[in-house]
Amino acid sequence: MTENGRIRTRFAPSPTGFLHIGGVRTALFNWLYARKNKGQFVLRIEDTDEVRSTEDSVTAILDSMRWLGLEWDEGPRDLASDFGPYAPYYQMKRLEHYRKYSRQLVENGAAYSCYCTKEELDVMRRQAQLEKRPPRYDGRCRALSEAQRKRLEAEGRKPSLRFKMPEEGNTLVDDLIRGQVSFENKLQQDFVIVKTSGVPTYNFAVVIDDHLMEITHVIRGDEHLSNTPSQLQLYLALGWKPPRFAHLSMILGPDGAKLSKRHGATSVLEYRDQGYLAPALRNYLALLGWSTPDSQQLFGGHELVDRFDLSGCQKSPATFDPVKLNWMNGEYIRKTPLPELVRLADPFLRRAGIEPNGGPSLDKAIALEHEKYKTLTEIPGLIEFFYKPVEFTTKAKEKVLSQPGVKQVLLELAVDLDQAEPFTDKALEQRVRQFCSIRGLKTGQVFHPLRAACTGRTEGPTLFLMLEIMGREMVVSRLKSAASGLS
RNA sequence: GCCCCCAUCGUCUAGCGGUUAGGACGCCGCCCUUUCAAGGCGGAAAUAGGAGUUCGAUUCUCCUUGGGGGCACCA
Repeated sequence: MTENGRIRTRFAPSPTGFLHIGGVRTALFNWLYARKNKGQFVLRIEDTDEVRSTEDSVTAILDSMRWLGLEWDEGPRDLASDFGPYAPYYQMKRLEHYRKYSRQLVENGAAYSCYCTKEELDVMRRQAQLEKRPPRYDGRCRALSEAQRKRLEAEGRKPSLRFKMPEEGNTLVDDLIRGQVSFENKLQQDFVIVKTSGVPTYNFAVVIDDHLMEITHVIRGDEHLSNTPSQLQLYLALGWKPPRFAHLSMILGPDGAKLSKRHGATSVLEYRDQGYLAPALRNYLALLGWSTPDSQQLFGGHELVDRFDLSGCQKSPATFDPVKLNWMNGEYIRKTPLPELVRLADPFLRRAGIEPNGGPSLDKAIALEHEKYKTLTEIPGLIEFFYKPVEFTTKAKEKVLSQPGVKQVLLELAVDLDQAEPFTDKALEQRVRQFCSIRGLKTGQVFHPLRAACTGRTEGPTLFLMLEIMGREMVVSRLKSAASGLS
């Protein structure tokens, strides 16, 4: 906790690609924990990877976070500006801070210059692996004399800075999810804290920033657990109190490996574009590695925030299940009020080339099958027959329309329904049922051809309401046109 | 190779020494119904293996096996 007792969490992505499902799940848990505890949620961009960081990635991260509704209390506003008392929130704009503390560590003797080049280190590492030794840096530059340093620099070598790990003892990570995890110091290596370029490495920058930004709880992926002892030693050397740590289990793909690009859609924005609702994705992701004692599945409104607790976090990794996500998204769509659903569907309808000109209003059409959509992308396909010329499916043609007597039924129906007054759900049903009984036909013998003729399909919305929405003119003309195609 | 983590239905999970091992997705059956959904009801489906500790282990300990993560001048 900070001095005023506030809980502060952060999400600190590196902009080296789009924000993926695993990353955003971490963001979500930090956001939930902060909101639950009336704390603050900070967004910080860790762009110290000079070769892989891109502005497009930053934009994608900000867009993803905003779309998902994970609003941050401090952090970047856009590519050029930040807001919040600890600005800037882009690490590359914070180099002076890192410089200050790296200098301090060198002066204390806790860090030292290393003149080994990347190539030399690669050779050492390969050699070590060949000899089946652990691939650690051997600390050869630790005890360089002033003269040796001078000579290496005269060769044109630029030093990196390494942190001196203690050679004995253990570092204990006290994790909110995993409990106490112990690491042997002698197995750790003198890791680089500042690169030759003067840019800090992740392990260094993250410690400086989490401290300066008064982060109280570091909630992050499991893959960082083994970095934690290094970071803890840094806190110790700097004389700082470390934050609490909570390492979340990872998200796996269907094949059991860490979720990655090769598992299909992994970018948050892809889910948006595939018609998933932000609250549904949030709900699903929350359940990946977290649960309540009663295994509640659906969390409406603020329930997710209210019920969230780190103690409900799972230690074992979870497999991402797109099928369950689809179910949940359907649940959320069903609960979405119609006007909002129509608004959400808009870009998907445009993309599918559906315009409500001539046909019924979109909200009536969309409402008709409201309980059927699992994703927004399914909407156009389920209502397009209102707005586009009828295309008969094979099943409609073979199983329904080609049955004997259907042509006659359709023709008579066209005449009969043209007289229907009023042209509404109930009246139409009554009329068609009467039509059947007069002719001694079973309802199915009429209902099915009627649907097939008007929509081209064998399945669809409830029949008579659909006819009402379609309107007399379109219904009659489609009946005639379907009949004319039959012999 | 070394270090660390993990282990309940196919999947997400509840359980925190004594339960008919519960829920959810998916699957199967029935009902509703003009169809497809939605909804209702019901069903099949799990404690990785082996030693302990205990009157009693899904639960505690150890080992085995399996899975995952890490061992960069990437984060």
